[in-house]
Amino acid sequence: MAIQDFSQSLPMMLYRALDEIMPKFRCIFNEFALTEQQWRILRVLWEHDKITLGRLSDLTLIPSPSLVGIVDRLIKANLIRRERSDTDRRMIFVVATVEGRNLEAKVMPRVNEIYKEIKEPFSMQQWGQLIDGLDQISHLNKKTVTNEHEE
Amino acid sequence: MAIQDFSQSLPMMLYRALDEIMPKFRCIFNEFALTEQQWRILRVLWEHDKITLGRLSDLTLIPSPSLVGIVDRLIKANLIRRERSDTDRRMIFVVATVEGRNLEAKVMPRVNEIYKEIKEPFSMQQWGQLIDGLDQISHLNKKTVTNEHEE
DNA sequence: CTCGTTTAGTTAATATATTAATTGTTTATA
DNA sequence: TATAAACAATTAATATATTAACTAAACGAG
Repeated sequence: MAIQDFSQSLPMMLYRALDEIMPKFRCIFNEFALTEQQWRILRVLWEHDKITLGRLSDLTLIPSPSLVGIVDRLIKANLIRRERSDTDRRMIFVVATVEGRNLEAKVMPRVNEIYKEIKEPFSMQQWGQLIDGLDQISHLNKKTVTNEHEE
Repeated sequence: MAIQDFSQSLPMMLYRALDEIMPKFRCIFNEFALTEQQWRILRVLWEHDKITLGRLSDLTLIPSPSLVGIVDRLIKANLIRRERSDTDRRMIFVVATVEGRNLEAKVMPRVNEIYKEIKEPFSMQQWGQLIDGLDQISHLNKKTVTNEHEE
């Protein structure tokens, strides 16, 4: 009726969805003495052997200034290490240590369990529509893709 | 195929959607010397004359410990004021000042403009599915509502 | 009435976000 | 090849998030 009520606005719906699901995951992260952001970095390093800080920032959605401190703390925890590039001395690679890589087998099953729990009440079609909608939001400035969802 | 790639996980999709749309809004807030959280509080106060800190925390999704400082800064900016309850001296009401109320007419049109721009590329059905999906996520622990979307 | 318990708000300590400015490197170009 | 522009990472300053602990007021059972 009216333009709309604040609680039903897209930003608040997005924040509320995150407020609902993230505590479940953080609970697990805390068991392994990880913060959410630390986990995001490890999660990306499990998929990429070696990655620059810039690209790590893109993939984790952690802004570069924040990344500096978070990486520092992960290094102090002996889970990752820095490695300056030889070809372009501006760039710094980040690599997981053995301890960092070993965490994957311990944490991922727990995380996947929660994830499955969240996804379960949705039909495959509902879930696909949700993901597609979110994907379209996050590509607003780029192009108007109407790509299909893939399981 | 595999369980799934991190970038396509629900949490990252939600974060990415917010990263896409919120800078557009923050740009406007900054013109009025408001932070996003300060705006959220004002936004709620424009819909509620008088509200307790607890309820304000629920409606803005700002955790109470953060609320203390944000409210302090809004008071210093002369946009709101605190008012202790007479019936229950534990509770504190927050009220918008005249200056705080006057902001609505200036900020809301600008915000609505951006909002419309975001919503525009979506069909009414797509948008409804997105909002319903998010609503279902944020009610996972409560009940499995499959309520209809309303424009 | 009083003691244990809940409740609303706050404080404290640490981690992260936001925005702007800065440093050191590389690149393009005159 | 000197030099301005572009780039990757960092620093700085302020605001907010997270978690736990704490204070004061209200409540309820004995």
